[in-house]
Amino acid sequence: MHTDKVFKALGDPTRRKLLDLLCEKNGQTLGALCETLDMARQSVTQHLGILEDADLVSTVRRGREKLHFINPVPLHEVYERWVRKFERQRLTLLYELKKELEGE
Amino acid sequence: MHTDKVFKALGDPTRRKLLDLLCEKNGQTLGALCETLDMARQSVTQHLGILEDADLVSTVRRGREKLHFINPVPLHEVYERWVRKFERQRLTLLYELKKELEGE
DNA sequence: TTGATACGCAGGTAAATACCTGCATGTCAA
DNA sequence: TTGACATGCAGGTATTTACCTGCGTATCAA
Repeated sequence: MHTDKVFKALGDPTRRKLLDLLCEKNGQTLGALCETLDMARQSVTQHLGILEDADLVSTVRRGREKLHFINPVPLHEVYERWVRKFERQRLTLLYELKKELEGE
Repeated sequence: MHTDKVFKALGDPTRRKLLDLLCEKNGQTLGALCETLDMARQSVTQHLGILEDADLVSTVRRGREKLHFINPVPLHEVYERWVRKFERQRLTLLYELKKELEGE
């Protein structure tokens, strides 16, 4: 998988906001997404392109419009394959850290 | 919380690798982490600084050494406050996407 | 003290990133 | 067909980022 693309895509506040917007209302057009964002349309296009490239957003053309949909799968996969590894060790690591900070 | 710092920190493969290394063996020194990374020590220092700034890594000095420990809390918080929102809607979103791709 | 070790700090460069403006293309509705 | 609308494409700039080299400081062991 393209873990790197997904993480890089999530590393920008504008793009996380875009995902938030799509979470509230899935299938929005570029224009609709722009209205909230105080940024030139072309910039939003770029951000959406990066999200699409990371498979976090899928698009469908409908006439002259382009609808944007969240694809939650990569996010889930990132969580499953990457975050949970740390989760599993969470309490252990916290214990070690606490010990160390207390001078062992 | 500084969601942005956490995501930005995770947006670099070298830094994710550093977390991986610390996950395998917590409490490593800068020197030990460098050995695996084919990169100048100073570069690794910068990456570790970013991780530390995002609270993903905590450090403890021991003599002339500096030990690095994973702090899994921000990762967990990011998951709780951000990823789960999408998880909750995952099946719904997938259903909508499928419908749309099939021409509704 | 002295040499070796472990790290910190101050820059400097090349590439990536996040914006933008300007113009072109395609689609709808009258 | 024509004007308004929705988006695409080309490129340009300013900032951020990732990497480096060079040198300084602190610690340990002999």
